[in-house]
Amino acid sequence: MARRHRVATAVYDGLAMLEFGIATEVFGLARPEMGPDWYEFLACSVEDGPLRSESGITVTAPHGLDELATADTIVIPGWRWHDHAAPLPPFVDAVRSAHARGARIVTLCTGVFVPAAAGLLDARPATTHWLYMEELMRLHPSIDVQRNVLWVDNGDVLTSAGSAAGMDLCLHVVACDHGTAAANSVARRAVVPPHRSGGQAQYVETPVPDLDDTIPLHDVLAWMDGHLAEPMTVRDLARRAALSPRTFARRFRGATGTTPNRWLLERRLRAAQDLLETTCASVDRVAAATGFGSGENLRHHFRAQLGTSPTAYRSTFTRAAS
DNA sequence: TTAAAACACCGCCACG
DNA sequence: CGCGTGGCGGTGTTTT
Repeated sequence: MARRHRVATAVYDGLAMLEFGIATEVFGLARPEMGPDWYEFLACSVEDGPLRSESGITVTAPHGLDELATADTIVIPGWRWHDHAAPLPPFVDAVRSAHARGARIVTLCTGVFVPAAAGLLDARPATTHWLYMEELMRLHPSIDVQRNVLWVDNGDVLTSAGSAAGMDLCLHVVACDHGTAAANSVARRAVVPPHRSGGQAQYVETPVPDLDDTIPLHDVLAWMDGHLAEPMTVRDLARRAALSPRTFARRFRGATGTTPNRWLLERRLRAAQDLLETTCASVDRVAAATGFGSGENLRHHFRAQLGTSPTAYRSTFTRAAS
C-alpha cells in the first residue's frame, strides 16, 4: 500500500492564523470515516524561531523545512505583510525544487508571493486577495493575475483569494483527490457551504444585504437547488421571485457573483459528479436526474467544464474505493 | 460534426 | 440630479 498523501503546511514569522487554521481544518483533522488513505498533515517551520503569527501569538511547529522535500502537497498560508518581494530564499528554493519533482503547491491569499518568487507562475494565471493584486502585478508583471475569482487551479500550482476563499480552494483540492462527496463531508463538518467555484466573484455587490431584498432570492436559490432535475428558465425563476427577468438577472449577479445559468450548470454538474461517485446509475439516468436531459448533453458539459467524460470520472472513484 | 431554433446575457436607454 | 427598474435587441451559448 502506498504511503499517505503528505500535506506540508508552511509556518513562519508573520503567519496568517486563519489561513493556517483552514489548512489544519481541511487536511489536519483526524477523519477515520475517510478511510486509511486520508492526508498526512505536517506543520513545517521554514525558518528559525521564535515565530509569531500576525496577531502576536508565538507558534512552534513539529517539522522543518526538510519535510518539504517529501511532501506531495505544500500549502502556503498568507505570507507576512513585509517581504513580499523576496520571501526567505531557502524556503523559495525548497518550494521550487518540490514543484520540480512533482509536488503540488497550494497558496492562500498572500502565500502566492512564494511560488511567484520561485518563478512558478510566470506567464500563468493566478490570483490573490484583491488588496494585494496591484503589488503582485508590480512585482511579477508576467503573471496573468485574475482579478475577480476565488481561486485558480493550474494543476500544479493553485492560488486563492482572501482568507475565506482559501477554504473553497482547499475543498476543491479535496474534491480533486477524493471526490465531491468527500469534499462535501469536510464542508459539512466545518459548517461551511459545500462549494463555491473558482470563477465566482471575490466580492459580491451586496455582501450583507438587507433581509427584505434578498429573502425572495434566497428562496429561489434554495428552490433551484431542490429542483435541479426540472427544466427552468430565467423567466420562470424571475416569476418565482416576483421580479422582471431583467431585474432578476441583475439581483442574481449582485447576490451570487454569477449568472443564473452558470450557477445552475455548476450545481447540476456537482450533483452529477456526486451521483457518479456514489451510485451505479447509467449516464443517461444521471443526466435525467440532474437536469441535463440527455447523456449527450451531460457528456458535453462534463468535457467542457471538467475535461473528462462521466464514465472516466466515475471509474477513477470506483477503482479508488476498494 | 453541423444546423438551426431557443434561450441567456448584457449594454443601452427611457422612465419614475 | 442620482438611482433602480425593466423593455429592447445584438451577440454568444445551449439544446435538440
